[in-house]
Amino acid sequence: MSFFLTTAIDYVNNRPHLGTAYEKITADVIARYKRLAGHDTWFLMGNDEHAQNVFKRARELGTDPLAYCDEMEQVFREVWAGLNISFDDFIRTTDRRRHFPAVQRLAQVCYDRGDIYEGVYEGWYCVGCEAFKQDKDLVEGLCPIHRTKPDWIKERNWFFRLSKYQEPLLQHYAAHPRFIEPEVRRNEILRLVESGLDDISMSRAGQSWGIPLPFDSESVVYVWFDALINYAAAVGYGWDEARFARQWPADLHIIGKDITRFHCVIWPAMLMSAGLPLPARVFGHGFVYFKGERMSKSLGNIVDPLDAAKKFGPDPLRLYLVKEVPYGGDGDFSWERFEEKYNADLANNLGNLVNRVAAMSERYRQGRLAAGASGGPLQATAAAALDSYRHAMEQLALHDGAAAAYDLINAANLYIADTQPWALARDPANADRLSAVLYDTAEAVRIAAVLLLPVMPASAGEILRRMGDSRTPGEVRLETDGRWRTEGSKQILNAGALWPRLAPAEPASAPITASEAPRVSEQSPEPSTPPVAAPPVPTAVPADTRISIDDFMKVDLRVARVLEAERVPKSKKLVKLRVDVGTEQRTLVAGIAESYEPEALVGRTVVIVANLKPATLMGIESNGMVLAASPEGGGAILVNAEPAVPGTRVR
RNA sequence: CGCGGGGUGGAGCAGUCCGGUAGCUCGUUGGGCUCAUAACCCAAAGGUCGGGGGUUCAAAUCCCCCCCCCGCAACCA
Repeated sequence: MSFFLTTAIDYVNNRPHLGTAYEKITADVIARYKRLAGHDTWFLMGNDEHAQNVFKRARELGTDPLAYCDEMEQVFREVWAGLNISFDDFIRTTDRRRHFPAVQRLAQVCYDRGDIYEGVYEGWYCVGCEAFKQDKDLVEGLCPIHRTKPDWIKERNWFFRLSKYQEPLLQHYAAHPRFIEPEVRRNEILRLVESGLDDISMSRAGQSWGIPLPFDSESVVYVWFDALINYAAAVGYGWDEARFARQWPADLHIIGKDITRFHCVIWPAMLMSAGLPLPARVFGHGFVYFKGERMSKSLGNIVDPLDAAKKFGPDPLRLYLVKEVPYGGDGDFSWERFEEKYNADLANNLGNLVNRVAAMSERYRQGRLAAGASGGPLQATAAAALDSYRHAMEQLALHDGAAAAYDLINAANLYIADTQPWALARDPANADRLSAVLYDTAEAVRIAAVLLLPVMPASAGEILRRMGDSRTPGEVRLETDGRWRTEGSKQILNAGALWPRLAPAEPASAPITASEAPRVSEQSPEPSTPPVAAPPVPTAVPADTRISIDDFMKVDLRVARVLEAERVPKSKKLVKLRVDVGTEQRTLVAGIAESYEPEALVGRTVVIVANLKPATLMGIESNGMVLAASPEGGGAILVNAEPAVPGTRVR
């Protein structure tokens, strides 16, 4: 039985962060589980490269877009290798051998079916913004940002007849209840589709970065349409029909919850249009937050997954993400929490268990253990753990799967406490009993390791080795190796701590940082990570945009005193201010509500731009702008003009 | 009423769909054990399950109202 799963392909604007890694890790766990369960598994990942951003970034760097993508591919592969992601194939949307023909083929087929038609997109286009503007975006008919009149332009565009597939999609959802998971996502999509679907533009005119439409060489395929097709492209669509017939449809698309719409509505509609079978299942996982906050560049809280992998090897991170986050929901990461779980789950629990079993086996039996007829209570526990593990993993409840393995681990620790092998060892009359206890415990540990292979491939493999199984993890099969062995013998290896316990956190002021010296546990394969050629993000070097003193003098900066301040209802950042500018009072709106309480603003002396054209924000007319330092992602800091008198010119 | 997620012992969470002793991990306290990485095992303390109302023999769970937090969208003139 074969199993074909995919992850979303990634934008190559930045190197992957923890959230991206989360998706690949969980997908990898599923892939490894499927292999363990004996499925012929094909695990696909890749990069999404035809975004305009990529083109722009490459130009900023003064490099060729394709060369830039090549570099980024290496960056991504580096990270995936460091996390031990076992993908079988990696596709790029700039792949001319596989992806181009697939996209062109699919576009052509949809076109031939009459599902792609030419339309004209008309609208206000601001050259400065390089974007279309809605009427509601305009202030007095001008672009609010550039204060220029946008052009009314018509762009020829190709549309995909998505609306036609509303009914077929709903029927498909009804016929395949598990098509969208988890249930929250399914409900969202159902509501969305029930409320009606609009046709969508699937081409861009006048661009070179992209795949040309087969029926209009002037246009390229819009990046989202292009990207989705990677799944089919990778397995032969458009370039190896025999292979495609063999491998398609995909059994599972693993994606982030933000792109369920594309995968559950648009992609299936495209496939229906092309007369192709639909994937069996789409799973929208949640996000991993950092201490409750969204990871973002501007907040500066991006966690590089390799930082964790460099310190401890990839497995502790993998276990954390799988076991601590119910799959499908959102999760949270912090270094404190991560180290806490490392100590609890790995050092104290599993690692220590392996150690005590190995130490006793060595001391009392020279490491040689033979199977007894009955496995005692642990045998039943192991069987139960295997059952619930299987059930959980088939449901993609990865966290429950990990928990099942830990049930067995806990039971083994408890069993040792109950049977007290060290006491049995004191009396030769108990020799048989001692042998049985040791064997049973080792056998429980072995089975737990089998269950953990998908989550912690390297570590679980090492535990198997210590428990006397010298095969490579790839040879292990759940069906046979997950079962209790009632015959044979094993040679246990006592080889020291797998995961040395971490010292309690240093007194407050020393947070663990990425730059701290690596503390790699000895068995972890050190993912040697040379400084990859991660293209640095250059803060655009300003060309010579200097202005003359006359230009500057056009700006009328004045000292003003805040008389009243109140929050603009329903807004997050806006404060409505009444200010005294010497000669008059006026109302203006400032985007500083996140940094200043309105009450704290009253009485302050600030600097404003006094001769700015009025603008309407959330229904309030603003006559001027308050000057404030605006750090990236941080709170605004008002420019203080104390003790100047309101009305004073600033220059 | 913009969309969505959430509020459960000190911390982090499960349980909510399919009402019926409130569970897990960490932490705290006391005890046990000594094979083991100051690990392991046992016990205890600690909760008006955000608030109010309703349905019910019975509500964390179902219904209604309200409050608070977090994402997204809009607003940084």
